[in-house]
Amino acid sequence: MDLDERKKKILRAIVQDFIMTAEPVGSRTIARKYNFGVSPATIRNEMADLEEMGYLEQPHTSSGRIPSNQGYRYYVDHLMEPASLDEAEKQLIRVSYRDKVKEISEVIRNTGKLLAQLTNYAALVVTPHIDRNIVRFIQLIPLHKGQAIVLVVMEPGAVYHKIMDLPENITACDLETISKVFNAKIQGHQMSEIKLTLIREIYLELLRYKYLVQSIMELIDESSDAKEEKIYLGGVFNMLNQPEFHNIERVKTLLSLLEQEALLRELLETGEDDKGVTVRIGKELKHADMQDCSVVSARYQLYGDPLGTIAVLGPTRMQYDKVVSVVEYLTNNLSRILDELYGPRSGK
Amino acid sequence: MDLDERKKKILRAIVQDFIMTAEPVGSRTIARKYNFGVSPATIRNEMADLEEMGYLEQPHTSSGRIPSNQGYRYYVDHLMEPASLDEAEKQLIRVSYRDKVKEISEVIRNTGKLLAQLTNYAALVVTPHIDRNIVRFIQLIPLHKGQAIVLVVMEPGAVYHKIMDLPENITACDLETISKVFNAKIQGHQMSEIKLTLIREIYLELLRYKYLVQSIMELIDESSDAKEEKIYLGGVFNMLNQPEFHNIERVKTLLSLLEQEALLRELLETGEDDKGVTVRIGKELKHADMQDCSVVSARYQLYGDPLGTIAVLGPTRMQYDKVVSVVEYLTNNLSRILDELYGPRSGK
DNA sequence: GGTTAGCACTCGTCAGGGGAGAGTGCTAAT
DNA sequence: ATTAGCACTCTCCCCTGACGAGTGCTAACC
Repeated sequence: MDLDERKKKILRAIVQDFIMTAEPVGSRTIARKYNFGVSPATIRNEMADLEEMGYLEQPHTSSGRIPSNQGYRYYVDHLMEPASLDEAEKQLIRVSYRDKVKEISEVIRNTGKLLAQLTNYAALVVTPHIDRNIVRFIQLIPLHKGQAIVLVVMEPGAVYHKIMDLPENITACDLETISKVFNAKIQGHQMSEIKLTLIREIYLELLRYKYLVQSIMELIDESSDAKEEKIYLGGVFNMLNQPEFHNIERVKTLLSLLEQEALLRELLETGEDDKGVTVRIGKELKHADMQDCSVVSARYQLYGDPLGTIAVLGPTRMQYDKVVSVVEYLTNNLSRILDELYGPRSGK
Repeated sequence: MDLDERKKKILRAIVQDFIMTAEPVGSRTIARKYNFGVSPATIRNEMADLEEMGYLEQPHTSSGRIPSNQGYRYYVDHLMEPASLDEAEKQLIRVSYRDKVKEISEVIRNTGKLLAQLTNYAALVVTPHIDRNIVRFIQLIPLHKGQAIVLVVMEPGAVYHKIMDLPENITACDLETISKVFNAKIQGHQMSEIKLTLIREIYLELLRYKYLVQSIMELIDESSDAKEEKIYLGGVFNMLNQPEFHNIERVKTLLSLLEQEALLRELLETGEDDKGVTVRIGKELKHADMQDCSVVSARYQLYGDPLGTIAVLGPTRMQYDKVVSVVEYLTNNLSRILDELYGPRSGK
């Protein structure tokens, strides 16, 4: 399992070269470009060894080698040095968070954009499952005769609103009452609890407004649905620049996969809830149509609790060093920003 | 300029066949498939005439003909019969609007989705320029110590919110006051006016809260920016199914074009503000990289006033009969729904 | 024993050539 | 005016052969 120093160097050179050029790498190239002090023949012998050990593959006899899944894995685990972000990139990140508003959806979207932009691959960001979320605040605002806005604020700073119709005989004062009852009952509780027990109590207190209560609960439900769907997915077009996606059929199957919410969630489940950055390569992703893709993901946190995941999806021939650095940096950055925004106030 | 009956029939057959198959159409095919009572040779003569008159083109000597821009134009103007929607499609439309909420952005997005889904091309929907919009309502809602939500409701039913920080010494009561002043001054005025004169008055009345006023104005500004950007663009992937977009380079140039807001707006400017459906074909779009595309667009209205535009973008080889019908149907449908939602209440 | 030069071999790519097929235009007959 | 026949054109596809990149093996070298 362990490789001697020269084999490591050669494997690293092959992986890096293949990542750059997307062409199978030959012994001559390696010997020349990375000037080892040895001849191509020697490299060839080493490459044959590496292939036998499972780190390299040959698309056909007599073409160069390309890294196998195992080769990439070894590279990621032992060989690569994270390529830390340069000052311009850090600057870009700072600037793009600076003027952002306080709402979590904005922050998420912004992070996704940055992720795609900095890596040139596809970016995914998810917020956590709503059931663990807490309702912070509910308010009914009279709008016009016959209409009102329901405003729901969730704990990590998400705001939802909806316009609803009112029965004829409701006054602004009634709305105020309803808001109060709702807040008293709901505030600070998790979504899952609300659905089970609280709703009955509220019904009792607000029998008069049966219809309204129903509507409000609907919005809350919708918020959770909406939120579940809120996977940011961006930078898919970046994939078109990768030579492995130069035929339309491949692109179409990938796109249709990415349209499936469920699959995206699956992609992001790191299994273990590791801290730190997780890299899954090719077959490790299980899904048959993704064998030529890799995912680099990490969880971001709010005051130490894992809140959601950010991830980059690209071809297995991915710039791991760069991507891992970016994901790591953005995760930390995101956690820090969320702490600043919501941490101190969000109780406990 | 006028064509005799047989030429019309032949032109129609060629256009329809080419739209179906994407292959140049030969005289034999026409004679056989569309059983005219005449031989291919006759058709050939007619086709030669049509080519001379500018309705057809030959990719190279001795291949079939394809319609020219002018050919499509004649087809759209004189030959095609609109393919009215079948019951299943109407049903789909009804269902997808039924449970939709009252907010305009939802309605827009829904319409865009439907448009893409029904036509299998790319769909665009724009809302009108914000400057003509009217602020209906503003409210500050205290959220926590130190934070508040600003809620802005625009006239055609769009709602925006933003969380903002408060100075230490502001009370819920202060917020109420500010809301009142804002509403008194702003309600019912157009955005453009607000920016010029009202802001000064408000400043005077609310000197104490200078910082807050600024933040609120910012949100309003942002709303307008956000709204300007709010061009719904969907179904772009449908394009990948069209043979004319089977090479990646073409797709990439198209995508990069569609990323440019300005260009999209230009695409949707119908020049004349016609009622009804406008079709622009190939070169009529002006833009060099869109010579092989067509746009079918129409304005939707709120109580008779044009409010925004919906459009379908596809290859020149587009199913015009179908698309025109869908655009027409959805425009009317959309106008009707908007009237129901906002019409009766929206002043006047 | 590790390293290297040399050499035969394999395989993919690319340009060139030829045949098949589709479609045309023209001419002459109907 | 219509049609059949025919020569012509052009694309597409397949086959071929040359080329180049890269390999594996063997024998020589340090």
